[in-house]
Amino acid sequence: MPKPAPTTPDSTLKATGLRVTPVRVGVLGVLSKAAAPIDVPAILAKLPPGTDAVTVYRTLNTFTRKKLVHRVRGEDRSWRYAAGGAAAETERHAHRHPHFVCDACGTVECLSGAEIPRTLVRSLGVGAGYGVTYAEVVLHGVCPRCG
Amino acid sequence: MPKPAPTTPDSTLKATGLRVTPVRVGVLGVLSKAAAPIDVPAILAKLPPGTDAVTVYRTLNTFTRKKLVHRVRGEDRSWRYAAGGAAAETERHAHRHPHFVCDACGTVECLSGAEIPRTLVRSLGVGAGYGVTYAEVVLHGVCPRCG
DNA sequence: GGCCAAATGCAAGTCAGTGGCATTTAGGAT
DNA sequence: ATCCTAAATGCCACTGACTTGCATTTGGCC
Repeated sequence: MPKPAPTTPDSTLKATGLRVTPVRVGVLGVLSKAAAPIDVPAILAKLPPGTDAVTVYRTLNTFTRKKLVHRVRGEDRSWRYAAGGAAAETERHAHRHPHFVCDACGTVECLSGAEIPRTLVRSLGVGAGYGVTYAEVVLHGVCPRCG
Repeated sequence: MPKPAPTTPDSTLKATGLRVTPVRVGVLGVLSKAAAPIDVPAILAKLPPGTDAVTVYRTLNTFTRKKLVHRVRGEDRSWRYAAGGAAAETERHAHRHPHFVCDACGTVECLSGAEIPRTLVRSLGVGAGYGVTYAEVVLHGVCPRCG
């Protein structure tokens, strides 16, 4: 039988036409294992000590441009990154999904299961001349841990 | 006949129990005249020269806490403020409304006319234990000027 | 192995926003 | 009208996220 489509950081990078370097492999690995979107300090903490923050910032910018990852903001002023942009493993996962922000502890979660209703943009009645690319939906509230 | 309910910065501040100071009156005035959410540098530019930025930051934090204004983020890393939080002139306007961000020029607009469907949060099927306070909806795209 | 654009690492800079503290002031009490 | 005090201001320095410049290293192709 054919290979079961491993989808390693390595293969993802090659498929996107990016060079395979330690930092890139590391960042992709961290993000694919993370349960929720995390910020740069958190990513850095899971990478080998001594990893340069600037390189990680540049790596994440590259990934975002290439749509290997997507980013969200919580209430604070930093970006949180999560694996799975448009070029994610399964094309089915390639849509924008809603997020949940806990305003108590600041954590952000992807509501990957949910889909933003296609009717939403329509129902808001945006004026003519506006070209809507996508809708961003962030639910604010309190998570079970802070409940 | 009775006074036609002027709703000046002065009256708004008094009604909220805040002291009436030049900076506060100025900030409220600027925001109430602004057509779209603007950031601190833009607010500062419309205030008398020499106005202290720190004071404006603190003023905006106070206003946000008291819900005299609301704030949104565009693609950049700064907050944009707009008049009209929960304690706005008309109570009818007191809901959270969707926003539009032009990813080309960075401007943000309030879609004040539109209402976020009450069914939205429900339809996303948030897990038990999550207490949703409100939903944030931001449409991304290109505005008529950049179209 | 050798080449070279791409990626990295380090220093330094930018920019939004905050904290500390002495001074001023709004506005109720007198 | 004057006094008093907590609240607000102004100024300084600071934090933290992110960027820019540049010299050095390296992935990947020949």
